Parts: sequence; structure tokens; C-alpha cells
Amino acid sequence: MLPIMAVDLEIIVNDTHDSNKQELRLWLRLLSTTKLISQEVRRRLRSEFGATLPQFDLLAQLYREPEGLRLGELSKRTMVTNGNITGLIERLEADGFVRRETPDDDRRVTVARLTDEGKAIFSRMAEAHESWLRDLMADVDPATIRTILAEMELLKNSAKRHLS
Amino acid sequence: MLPIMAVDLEIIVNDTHDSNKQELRLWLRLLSTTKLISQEVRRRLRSEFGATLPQFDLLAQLYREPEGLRLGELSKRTMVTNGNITGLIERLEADGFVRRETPDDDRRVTVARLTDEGKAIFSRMAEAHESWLRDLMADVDPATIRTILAEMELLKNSAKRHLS
DNA sequence: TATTGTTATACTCTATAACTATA
DNA sequence: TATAGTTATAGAGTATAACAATA
Repeated sequence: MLPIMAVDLEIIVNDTHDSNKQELRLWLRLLSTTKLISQEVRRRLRSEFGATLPQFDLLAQLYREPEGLRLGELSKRTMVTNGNITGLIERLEADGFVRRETPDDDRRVTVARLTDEGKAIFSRMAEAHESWLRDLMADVDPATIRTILAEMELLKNSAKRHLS
Repeated sequence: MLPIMAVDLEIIVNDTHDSNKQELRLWLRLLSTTKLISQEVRRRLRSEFGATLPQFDLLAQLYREPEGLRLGELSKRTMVTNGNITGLIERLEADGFVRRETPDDDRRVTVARLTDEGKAIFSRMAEAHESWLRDLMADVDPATIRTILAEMELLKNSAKRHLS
């Protein structure tokens, strides 16, 4: 059973009403919202496709690159370390969704690409995924969704800059 | 090394320019933003405090409940299953941050509460946490942060309702 | 019988570092 | 020497289900 009555972690910092801790509050709300949704999405990915979220993420990157991607590039895009990409790819390869190849011009490189089966599966996964999210966000009007979308980009870019 | 040049998963669904897949796009952006920030936060929690994010979350819940919380309640608030709460608490108890007690009026129940050491540690963790987030969100103006905060609540409530 | 936690299990993810092959 | 991946390792998180103690 999913414990969906979760109380917000953010309330701790909400106690001081004059707080200038908006950043922390936003982060905690972001975290709990994402956790709430991602538990549901992961549960459905697993039960309907036997897949995990990192696997979905990786497949999605490959789906839009018919020529495939080097593992190093995949690592950057999925924010998964090089060493762990190997394990992820191996599981997906064992399932028959991904194939690895080494180009002749540089034998150090490994390029991963989707198999036909991988493309077919991912296509179904993406479609299901989309309908789950439409459902979960049904009470938020489209204009607000677009607004948050734009604002999240600002936030993400700020975080990126302050990591570098 | 952290791969911070992550490209958005969302671009897949951005290909169809007339898309009505705003919900999925928002979800993917939410996910990648949260992942970006949480990798950094987890890294610092670990290096500076030897703690994980789920541990931080659990400690935070206890911090605001001087009388402690039943494990079942902790499970709901942290969105961690009962069985896994046991393991989390055991690690925190071994560190000396948490104590478990069984009330006499109902011997089935276990109440967890922070030790004095746990309170002291969490207080430092929360303060550091706050400054990390202030830093990461430095480029987003306070008004926008408050706006997103409010909008995230709408989103979270929508998700909650459509899970029940 | 229902509730509260615990135990057991299996798998995946995460982070770090050492290592191999190739350039 | 530098780069691209792989291997190894250790520790946690996650989900499920069976189980024990108590009500």
C-alpha cells in the first residue's frame, strides 16, 4: 500500500513565518512532489513494462538518436556515471532492447542504439507514460502547466550554473 | 566527476511542436531538475555529514515532533514503506541519532524520537542544507520562487487526488 | 481477526576507484 | 599520457510478501 497521506517536510521551515528560506521550502516541495509522482510512475513502469525510471530515461535518449549514442554521451545526458551506464546498458541489452557496437575508426568507443524491439517497446512506454501524467496533472490548468514549465527551466539553469 | 551537461529528456516530446503533451514535458523537466539538484545535495550530505537524503527526510520529521512519532506515521510522512522504515531507523539508531521506545498502553507500537545528539546534528544539517539551496537558486528572483512554490502545491494536490 | 512492526529477499541504483584497451 | 569503457566493491534504497506479537 502506498502511503499517500504524506505530510510535507517543508513545514519545518514554514514555522518561522517571516522566513527568508523560500529556496529551501521550494526545494523540499519539489522533492516531495517529485517523489509522490515518481513512486506512482515507477510502480506502473514496473508492473506494465518491467522497467525502471533510469531505464526509461536511457531508452528515451536512444529513441531520439537513430544513429545511437556513445556511452559517455549517454552518461552525460542521463546524469548517470560512466561505470553505472555499463550496468544499465547490460540489463537493457539482455532484454533485447539495446545493442552495443564499436566503430572501426576508434576502437575505444562503444555506441549504443535501440533494437527494433527496443523502439517498439519504448514507443508504447512513452505513450502510457504520457497518459499517466495527463491524469495525475488533470486538476492543473494548461496555462499554469506552461508557466511552471518555463519557471522550472530558470531554476534548472540556475542550479547548473552554480554547480560548474 | 558529475556530468552536468545533461540534455533534457523532454526534448523527445518537444519534437511535435503542436504538442498537447505539456504534462509529460513538465514531468520530465521536474524530474531532471530535481535529479540535478538532489545529486548535489546528496553529495554534500554524504561528504559533510555522512547522511543520505532519506535519512535527512526522516530526521526532519522527528525534529519537529519532540514527543516522537510512531513508525507507521513516519512511514506515511516520508513515503517509505513500513518494512524499509525499520532499516532506516536502525541505521540512525546505530549512529546514536534516534531512539526507539514501546509505550506501555499498546505494546504493538514503536515510537521513534531524536536523541539530543540527533537534534544537534539535524540542526546543523538543516542550516547547511538551506545555504546550499540558496546558492543553487541564486539566479531565480524571490518573487518567482514564491510563485513556483504556490504552483507546485497545486500540482502536488492534483497528483495526490488522482492517486487516491 | 486486524493492526503494528519486523524479517527476508531480490534487485536496482549510487558513488568511488582501480583497471584495460586504444589513441 | 589521455581517453573511453569496464570491473569491482560497498552501501543504500525500493518493493513485496511472509511472519510474530499484540490488540
